[in-house]
Amino acid sequence: MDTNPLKLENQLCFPLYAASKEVVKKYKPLLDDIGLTYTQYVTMMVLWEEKSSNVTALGERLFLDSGTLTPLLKRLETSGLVTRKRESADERNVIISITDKGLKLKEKAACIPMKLATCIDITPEEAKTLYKLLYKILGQEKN
Amino acid sequence: MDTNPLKLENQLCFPLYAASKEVVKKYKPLLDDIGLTYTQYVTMMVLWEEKSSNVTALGERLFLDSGTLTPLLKRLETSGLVTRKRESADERNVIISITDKGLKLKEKAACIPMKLATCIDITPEEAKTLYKLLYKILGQEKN
DNA sequence: GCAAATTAAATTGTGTACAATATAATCAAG
DNA sequence: CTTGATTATATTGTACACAATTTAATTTGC
Repeated sequence: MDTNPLKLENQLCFPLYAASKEVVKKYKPLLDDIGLTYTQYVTMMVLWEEKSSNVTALGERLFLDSGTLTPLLKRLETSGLVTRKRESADERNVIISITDKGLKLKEKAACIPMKLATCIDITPEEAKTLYKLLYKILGQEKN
Repeated sequence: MDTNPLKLENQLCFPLYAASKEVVKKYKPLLDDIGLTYTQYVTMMVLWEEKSSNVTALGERLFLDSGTLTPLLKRLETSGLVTRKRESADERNVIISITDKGLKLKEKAACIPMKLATCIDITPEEAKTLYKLLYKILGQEKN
């Protein structure tokens, strides 16, 4: 095998970048049905779990900064899925809370993970190996 | 382990999406030195290898469409790294060719893969496993 | 108690990403 | 040879993504 380090096929980062985009693309038709983008979907996933959070905590969880989250959260607010309110105890914090409509959306989203799994052609063991390696890269070692 | 399929930590796609972004972020300071974005860098990588190509072929290689590539290639043209010219035999094709300046940039980029490898904390075997799994997801089985 | 440092969001600017559409060139069927 | 389909690129519109900066609120040192 060619070992030229500047060849696209010899890069590890490139298939990571490409696979990420390709998988997100597979979500698109499923997410269109519930009116979310992929980034909005993962944001809602945190809120389905946490019910409420401030912007920084959301960003740490999602690896996103306020420049991405602020407009995204405004769009989710416009859709009626979340509310945004300054915390009275510390006015620097904006508390994002899920609404009833947002909670209800979880039911419509329930089928998505399984539907998606069927379009990714890897075995459960491979998925687990991949999962661990990706979290290792993220520096968060999961099991 | 919690098996709720809508929990962020139980998703395979999320660490893929997050790790891709985090690794691209690690490239930033290295690529800033040579004045390229990550997407421009991988595009140049194809051109360092192929010398010239049309937009569609570049897009297939990079998993990008004309909506992304057209403005990106115009910026590379403005930087003097590539030229864009309609093919006379078939005016539908725009031939992207690397310039001398573009070729020269390869020398300055030569150190990047090694520098980057030192910031990703995985073993060579893990990297190989990851590489194969990612190309499996991309549907292109590599060795 | 108050100036300096820190923290949290928002804003600005640049650059992807991609769906959908438009435009133009070429090809194919008859 | 011409109409209809196909192909290649460009354009438009929406939504990230993030660095850098700004604004405002809070905390910390002295």
